[in-house]
Amino acid sequence: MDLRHISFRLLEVFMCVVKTRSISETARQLHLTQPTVSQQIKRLQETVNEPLVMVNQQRIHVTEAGFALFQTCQQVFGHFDDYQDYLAELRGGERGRCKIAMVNTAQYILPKLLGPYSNLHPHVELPLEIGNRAEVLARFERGEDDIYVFSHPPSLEHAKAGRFLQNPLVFIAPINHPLASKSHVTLHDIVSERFLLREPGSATRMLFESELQSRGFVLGNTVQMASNEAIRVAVGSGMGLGVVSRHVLPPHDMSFCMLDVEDVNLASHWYFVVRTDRHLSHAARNFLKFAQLNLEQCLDKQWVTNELSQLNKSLN
Amino acid sequence: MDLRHISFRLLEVFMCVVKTRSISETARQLHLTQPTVSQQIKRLQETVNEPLVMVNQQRIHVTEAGFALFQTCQQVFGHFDDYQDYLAELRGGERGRCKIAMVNTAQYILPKLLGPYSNLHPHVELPLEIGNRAEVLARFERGEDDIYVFSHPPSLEHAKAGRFLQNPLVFIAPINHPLASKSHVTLHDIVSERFLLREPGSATRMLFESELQSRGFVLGNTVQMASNEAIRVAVGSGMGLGVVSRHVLPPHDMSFCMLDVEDVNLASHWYFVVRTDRHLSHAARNFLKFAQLNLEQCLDKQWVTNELSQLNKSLN
DNA sequence: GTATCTTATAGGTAATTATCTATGGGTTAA
DNA sequence: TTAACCCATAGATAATTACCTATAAGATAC
Repeated sequence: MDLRHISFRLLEVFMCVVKTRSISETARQLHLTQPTVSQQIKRLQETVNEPLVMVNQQRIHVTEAGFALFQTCQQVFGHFDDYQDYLAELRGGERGRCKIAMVNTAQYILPKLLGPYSNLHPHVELPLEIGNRAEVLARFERGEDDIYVFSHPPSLEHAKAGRFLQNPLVFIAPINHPLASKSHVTLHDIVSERFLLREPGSATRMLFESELQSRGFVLGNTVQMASNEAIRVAVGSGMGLGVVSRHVLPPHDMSFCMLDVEDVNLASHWYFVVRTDRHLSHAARNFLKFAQLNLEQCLDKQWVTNELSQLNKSLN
Repeated sequence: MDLRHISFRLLEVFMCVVKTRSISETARQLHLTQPTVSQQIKRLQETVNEPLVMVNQQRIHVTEAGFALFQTCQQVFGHFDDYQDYLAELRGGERGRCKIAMVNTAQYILPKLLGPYSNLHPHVELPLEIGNRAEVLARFERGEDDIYVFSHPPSLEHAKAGRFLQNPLVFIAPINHPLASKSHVTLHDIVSERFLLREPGSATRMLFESELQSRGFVLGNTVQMASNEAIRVAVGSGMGLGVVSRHVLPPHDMSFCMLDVEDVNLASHWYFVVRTDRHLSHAARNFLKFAQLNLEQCLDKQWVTNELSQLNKSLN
């Protein structure tokens, strides 16, 4: 019995013959002619090399091998039906996976969206990758994830991006720092301080350094820290000043204070980025739609910059 | 997703791609060219209307829909493998059905064959039909069973028959009957007696009546009985004489006695009869082979007439 | 016994499928 | 950088398939 010579159509015809116990009736139901059905059954029997039905008195009698094949068919079609159901859920975004890679800083804000989304769609897998900018960029180049979260989005040759949240950078200082009590602080006042910064290439640092460069300043004394928490704690204990995303600061932490540097506005945005040359999973599309509709509810309204409708439109 | 455009071959190719994670490797393993495989996968994806595999860095990545389809395929092919196993058992005679229709009298002898056969092949269904000659003949005409057991086989136009056992008919009389003690009894002596007989058309009666007719005798007084047991009991209680198959007489029943009618030898044979214009189930073929080999062990050797080898040969 | 139903067979055709070869572009590793 | 390998696409062909119509033979029912 070589399955290669059996088509699903053939099995469908066979099943109908077993159900109706009639070749003519099958022909009528499937909009075929009677000889076609006769011939199909004959061919199936030849392939299986076993009689499946027998004609007795103008009445079709199903043999044992025939009935067993019928049951086999029922199971087989059942599995394909199940698969169809699965596909439907997949397409509806109810199932599947949405792989997100984000830069470190984003881990302070994204969970506020991911939590509600995940509750709404419990069957969607949501593996998260968190790394520094270089790592996430490498993943992006290799197309390893569905959605990437960047502050400064990379070259958009094969990608589309959509802003969804402001990422205000703030200067933080120890609470007992001389500048902390001064009312008018400018960039000039702080460049000579020791700065605690993330590694070169991080969006925050890039933004700050490009601001400095365009204004003709150079930092004198910098210390590289491995994480935003490290910066926060180090600033709190008086090691120097820091520039961090406002989102990484716990609301009621009193171990440091923000400096209002009058002539500097380091504002960037968070972007969802997707590659256009790769297939985007239904779950990922669904997540982006969810984000578009629920940004304001999930995140602090004052920072929301909802430009996801354009992104979503361009993905259809 | 229209299953009509999916062939088992296509799924085979797809499964190999998922297993090997390589289109070229699949081509090598299945003795195809690489473009063939590429194209097949493309077509499958178009039919399913969902990406199933994605190429990333010369490496095949299976999507969720792809993996689910792979699992579906595994189950589907599993069911067909099961079916193959079933067919193998069916063909080996280990499974299936052997429907036997027999005339009443045969039920005294056939179980001696059926019992051992059934013990040897416990998965074979053995539905038995027992009826009078007319009923079994009707079943035979309609081809409702695999094997028919007759004493006088019917017209063999679409059938083959093989003898397997003598069916000696004996005269029985009440133990106190005058003839019981006589040493030389002839047909002439008994025709005037009252005879208890099965219905006209039964093989036993036909044989007896044809013997009478050819010798020019006519029975004077007959009573029709519905079963051999009824005849036996009735004879035992003195209602008259009987003609029955020797096989229906319990060995140690002393409520009647056999008459040795010197000038009459009513001997016929039991036949297995099968139709040649119908498919004979494997189980039935297997049973006939079993019978051929085990007649002597299962039945009283003195009556066995094993002509089943010819029958079995003609069925191959 | 005729009309009507059943299934089987023969013969034909158009569509589909399963392949191939040739070729091109991108990745990896020496 | 080149050689070797990956996959995709285009275009062609031979085989197979899925149907059909016409017809015949056997069963059934009035």
